[in-house]
Order: sequence, then C-alpha cells, then structure tokens
Amino acid sequence: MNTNSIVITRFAPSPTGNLHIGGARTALFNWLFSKNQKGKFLLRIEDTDAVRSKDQYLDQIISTLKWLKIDWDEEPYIQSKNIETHIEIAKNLLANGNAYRCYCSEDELEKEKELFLKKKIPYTYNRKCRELKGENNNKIFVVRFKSKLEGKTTLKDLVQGDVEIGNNTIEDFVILRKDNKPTYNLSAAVDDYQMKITHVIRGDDHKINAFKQIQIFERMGWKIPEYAHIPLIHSKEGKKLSKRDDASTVEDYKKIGIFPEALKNYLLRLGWSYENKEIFSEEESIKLFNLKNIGKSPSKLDFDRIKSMNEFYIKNINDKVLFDRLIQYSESYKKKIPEKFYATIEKSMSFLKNKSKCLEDIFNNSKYIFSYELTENEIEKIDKSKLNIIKSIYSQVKKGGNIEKEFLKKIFDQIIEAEKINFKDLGQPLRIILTGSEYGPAVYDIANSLGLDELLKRLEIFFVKIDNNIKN
RNA sequence: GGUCCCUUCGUCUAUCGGUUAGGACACGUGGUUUUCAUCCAUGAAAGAGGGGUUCGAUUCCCCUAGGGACCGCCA
Repeated sequence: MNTNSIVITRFAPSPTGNLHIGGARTALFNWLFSKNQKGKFLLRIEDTDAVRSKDQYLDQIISTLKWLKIDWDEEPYIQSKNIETHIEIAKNLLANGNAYRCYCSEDELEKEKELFLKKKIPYTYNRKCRELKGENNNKIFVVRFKSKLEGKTTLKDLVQGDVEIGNNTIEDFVILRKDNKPTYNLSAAVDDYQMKITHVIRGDDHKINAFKQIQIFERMGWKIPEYAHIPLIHSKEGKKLSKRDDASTVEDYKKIGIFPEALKNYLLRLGWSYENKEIFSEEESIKLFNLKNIGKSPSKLDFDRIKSMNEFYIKNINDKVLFDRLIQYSESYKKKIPEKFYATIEKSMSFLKNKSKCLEDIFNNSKYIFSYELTENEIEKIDKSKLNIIKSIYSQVKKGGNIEKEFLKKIFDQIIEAEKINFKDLGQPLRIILTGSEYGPAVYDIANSLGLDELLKRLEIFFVKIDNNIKN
C-alpha cells in the first residue's frame, strides 16, 4: 500500500457543548472505518466560532473521547490556528474570479429574507454584488463564493447513493465574514484538503455543505474526498436530537454508569448492522465495520436497549474490574465509598451486580453496606406479629456465632416448620431490618456480606427502635 | 415555501424477486428461584397507501401520504 492510498478520516467537533451522542457515533464510525482500512483517524477542533467556543467544552470532548477509547492519530488539529491559510485561499479565490466582494448589509439581506418568507418564495441571496465592477474600498464587505449557476452536480455519497442537485440551488455562500474571518465551509474544505482527508464521514445535516465544499475543491483543483453522510439520530419524538433532549450527551450516560464498551456497541448497532449480530468486541467491530451496511433512515434512541446492552457487559466483565469501576464511578458521580467497606463490597460483587443494568444500580444495591439507615417508613412495613420470630433468630445466631448459609438455613427451616409460615414471612422483615429496604439481594447473601457483628448490631438497633416506638 | 433524504413488529434491524418475513430490546404468559431480579420456555407484534414491471414484489419503477434534514457573516 503506498502512502497515497491510505485512508484518512476525521472527526471535527466544535467545542460549543459537551460531546453529543450523535457526535460520538460519528466519531466512532470514522474511527472504525479508519481502523478497518488500516488508515488514520484525525481529530479536528472547529473552534472558529469565537463566541460560543469554550475551553471547558474542548476538554470535555477530549476526555470523553478518551473515555470511549476512541483514540486519534497525531495531535488534535486546532482549526483556529489555521485561519491565515483559510484567508489566503479566500484571497486566492477572489483573485481568480471565483469569489467576489459583497457589500450588501446584514440588515438589508435580513429584510429581504423576511419579505420572501412572507410571500412564501424560497430565498437565496440574489447575487446582486456578483458582477459589481471596480473597487469600493471604504465599505464593509464580505467575500462570497461564486457558485455555479447552471447544470447539476451529483454527489456520489457512500451511504446515500447518488444525490443530484441543481447547481442554482446553491447560493453564493459567504467564505469571509466582514471581520475577515473565514466561515465554516471554507475552513472545512481547506482543512480537509490540507489534512489529506480521504473520507468525510459526518451527519446527514452536512449534506448540503458537501455541495459547497466540493465546489471549493474543484476551483482550487484539489482532489475531492469521498463523502458518507450518515442519517441522524432522532429523539423519541422523531426529531433531530438536540442538546435540550434528555440523555443527548455522552455525559448523561456516563453519569448513570454506562460502560464505554456498551455505549460503543449500542451506537455501532444504531444505524449499522451485521447480519443478526448484536454484541461486537472491539476487534470484531473493527474487522466487520463498513460503510455499506449503514442504513439510510434515521434511528431513534432507545434507552432500554442501551441499559440492556450495558447489563450484558456488567455480567460479562470480571468482578475485580467491575469493582474498580464502581469505586471510581462512585467517587466521580455519587459519593466516595469509605475504604473500610471495599473488601466487603468487592467480595459481594457477584450478587450486588445481579439485577443491575448500570453502575448506579450497583451503587444503590451496595448502599446497605456503606450507608445503612433504617427509616421509620421501612419499619412500618414490618409485620410486627413476627417480632418474636426475629428475636428468636437473633438469639440463635448470637449463640451459634455463625452466619454461614447452612447454619442460618437450619434455623430458618426450624422456625418455618414450627410457626407454619413461609420463608417470605421471615425473609422480608429480615431484609428490611438488615438493609433498610424491602428490595435487595438474597437474605443469606446480605447476612454473609455484613458479617456476624454487624448483623447482630443492626438487629439490636432495630429492637431498640421498636421498643421506643412501643413506649411512645 | 424551495431543495434533498427517508418509510419492515412499539424500538434497533435482517432479507442479494420466490421465506410460515428472521433476530435483539421492550412487553404478555408459564416454569425455576425461600422476595425483587436473574435464568429457561413460550406468546403477541411489521412490509404506509395506490398503481405498474414480473409467472411471482417487502425487495425494481412511478404516484400519493406521512416523517425528517437543510435553507446563518453557527459549525
């Protein structure tokens, strides 16, 4: 393979918000395609909107990509650092007669647009200044690209197929603002050229930009990259996912304890498929990914599916790793679990993770270990006619000094037999007393994880509370 | 309004013109489980509508309807 044929893709977010779930998928697809093709994946930060771009977002995007283990080749390319080159190209275009100065004021154009909108006539800039002769040095101007007026252009999109558009529908778009700063379409085209991008894989919402950028490539005599516009991710309402939607950023998933592997797997399957396969390891996804299998219709986000995907990863990861992630997660998003409980939690991982779909669930399941609280509300739920049974269990356990399952089972079985009750009748109150909740792991597991002393202590606390209640 | 795109179970999707239209998530039922959950089994659930082409159309073409994206001196 010679260097000319190496595939180079890029992800080009603008740091104007946290990494979006759609952006994450775009990044993933670019990354997977480059890996599949043994090419390169570059990161470009499109920070030319000085007002909205923020360093905090840049940091957020970078750390989130790292969290997802979507890594890029070379240093991130900061678009704002290349502005001079963009301006140079604009001047070049201007000099060659491929662009022109437009002196129309923003107010003027705004008014015209409103008028057109009112009359329901499609608005495009009327190219008034296109054939203006002579210099107009004192006035403020923008530079517009001279778009093709006639004919048609076909975009051979790798996902959408051939998309044909009349050239006259592409307006003479601005490439240099009145403050002499380049606009998106110019910067993107120039940067894609300079970065030697071979495949531009991005959201469907950029499709019209492809027609603009292609024209810049043509006039400059540059080799046009391949384009693949992937359908957007829609909200439940079927609209383009926006920052206002719930769970629209990667952070939203991270904070409930979704694994990066699970999120990637979910995102991979959203709009892409490989036969009936649902679970893809990293190696498999790289090996099997292609642009051909990307669907053409937009897809909706399905929270249940993400959670269920995560559940799969929770069940298939080893408990030590799971424990480490739980500790880290708690510290970042909940509260730090005191270290003295680490050993207990770690050895209990196998059942704490049982009904958990995300780390937040495991955290909640583990709470009885590190932040035990028995509220009046929960005590209410205990059938007080079973008090003597609980007391009997307490004294037998204390006497036996044992909390092994076999030992407890023997005690329980005897009581069940003698009192003619079900396990549930004693299991449920015990669970509430020991965990402060009617839901939770199996009673034997709870007992075992707490240890003898803690178990007796919690029962004693309960007895005291009950006695006080009776007195009052 | 203009341009472009899309349309298979509720959701994500499979189907290279001939299938009892398959899988997964969610949901229902039954079983296992000393709660909930897990697990196992099982069920219900889809080709937007109308025309063509064809021996045969979910698949190809056209129309209609519905949905979406874009229409910034944002990216």
